[in-house]
Amino acid sequence: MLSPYGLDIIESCLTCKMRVDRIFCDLPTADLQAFETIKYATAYPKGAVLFVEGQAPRGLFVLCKGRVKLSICASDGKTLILKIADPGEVLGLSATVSGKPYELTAETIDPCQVNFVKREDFLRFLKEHGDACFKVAEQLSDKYNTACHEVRSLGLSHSAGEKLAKLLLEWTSKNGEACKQEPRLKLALTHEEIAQMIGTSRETVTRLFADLKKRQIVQAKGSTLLIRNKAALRTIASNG
Amino acid sequence: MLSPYGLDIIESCLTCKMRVDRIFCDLPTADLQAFETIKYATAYPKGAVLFVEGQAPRGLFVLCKGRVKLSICASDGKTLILKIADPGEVLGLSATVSGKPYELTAETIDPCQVNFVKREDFLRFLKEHGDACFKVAEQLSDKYNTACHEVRSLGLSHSAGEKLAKLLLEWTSKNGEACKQEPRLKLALTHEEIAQMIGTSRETVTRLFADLKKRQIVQAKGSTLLIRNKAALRTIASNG
DNA sequence: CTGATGTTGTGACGTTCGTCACATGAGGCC
DNA sequence: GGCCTCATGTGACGAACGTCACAACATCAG
Repeated sequence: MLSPYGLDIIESCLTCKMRVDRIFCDLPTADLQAFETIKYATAYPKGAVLFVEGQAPRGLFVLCKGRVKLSICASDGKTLILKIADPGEVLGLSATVSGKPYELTAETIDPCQVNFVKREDFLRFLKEHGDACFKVAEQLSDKYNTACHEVRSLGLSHSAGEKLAKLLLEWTSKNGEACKQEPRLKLALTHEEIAQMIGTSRETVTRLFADLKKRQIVQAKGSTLLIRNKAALRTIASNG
Repeated sequence: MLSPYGLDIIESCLTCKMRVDRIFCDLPTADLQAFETIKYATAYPKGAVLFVEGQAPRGLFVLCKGRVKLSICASDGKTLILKIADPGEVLGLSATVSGKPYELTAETIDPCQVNFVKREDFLRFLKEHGDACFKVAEQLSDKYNTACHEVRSLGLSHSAGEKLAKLLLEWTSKNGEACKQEPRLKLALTHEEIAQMIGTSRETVTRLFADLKKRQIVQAKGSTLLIRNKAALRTIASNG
């Protein structure tokens, strides 16, 4: 089997092992068979751009393997990273449904396997499969929910420290480390990228981390971060 | 006919004059007839709270008449107004679809007529009416799109002045005054509320308006605002 | 090893904006 | 009219943070 960019390609959504875990992939077999006929399995290297904000929507992308950076960007080049998408996520869905330009830019940060579906094909598919249409509504609700959280974090925080603490807590809960007393985090992003996630400058992030370390709230071990005082982090997150 | 809070109640969606203009109200007659059977026409006075962020979703609200303020609120009481919803808008849709708590708080700022639909009824309705389901997906895409714009404005602006300029330009384009050389705006909100829309303080808004007036970019006539130099406003909006 | 390149750490400085404190104004009610 | 309640205007001050400028590392190719 062809294996570009060092990926093991998942050939069919029907036999995909992750099917049960995923929101969109988990459709009734009949619907999924129809979906199979309109999807194109593709692979991208690290750094590839799936779509750019402002582009007319060509279709949607189901991320099967690898991670994708979703960002928006101002005219002066300043960038805000909204999210790092993990496998199972559907990208470009809302633009594909509404026909409006993509709201964000999607760029791979690992080698990725992606199922692409053309807009016309997808819209036809939706008309013919009511169940899938409801799944789409659920997906969109989810995305809307995430966007609201982003708005809350950006709009209601008093300081950069508060936003950083929120981000760290969010990461621990995603990694399933939330329950632990002293959760561990792999810091896969640079300070620059973290700064772009919370809308501040790189230097501020560096200084904030230095401060957290000095106060014994976190501790760095290479590229993993140990949260030593979750309570303190929560205090910072909730009142700046 | 009963007419609470000084409203002329629209009895049926089928005969509603605004039906053609509205996204959600404009369903095929058959679907709309089914919708009629599950909706409750209700009326609220100014200042009524339709739902509060964090509440489990009871159902959705179709706004027929009046305006509704949509906001999120931090634990310290700081409030961010996301949008003033106009008639035709569906409120609480994404929470109703996903079952997650309402993301926002909805409060009437005029006497309002609202069609309420219970969550269970609505979900059943969606299962049985594929067309409606697709409309819902479109609506949600739209809401997501708006949320992305909000994120952009909050996250990528350099200054409060930039955000205010963006807001004013957005208002002119909604009022259909965009084409005019010197568009007029009814300022229905206080400085305090405008501050809550752009995430800044009341005093800053006052000072920004004073500055815009001094620079002859806008001019106040009672509660209407005349934009005298749209180009200058756009410059402020795009690079702070 | 040696340069080239990218990430992190740190100091100095100025701007923006939030906050507190009042003053002024505009509208409603008696 | 007087009074009360909001909205608006304005000054002073300080904290937070962006920016610039480098230094200190790390990584990697040759």
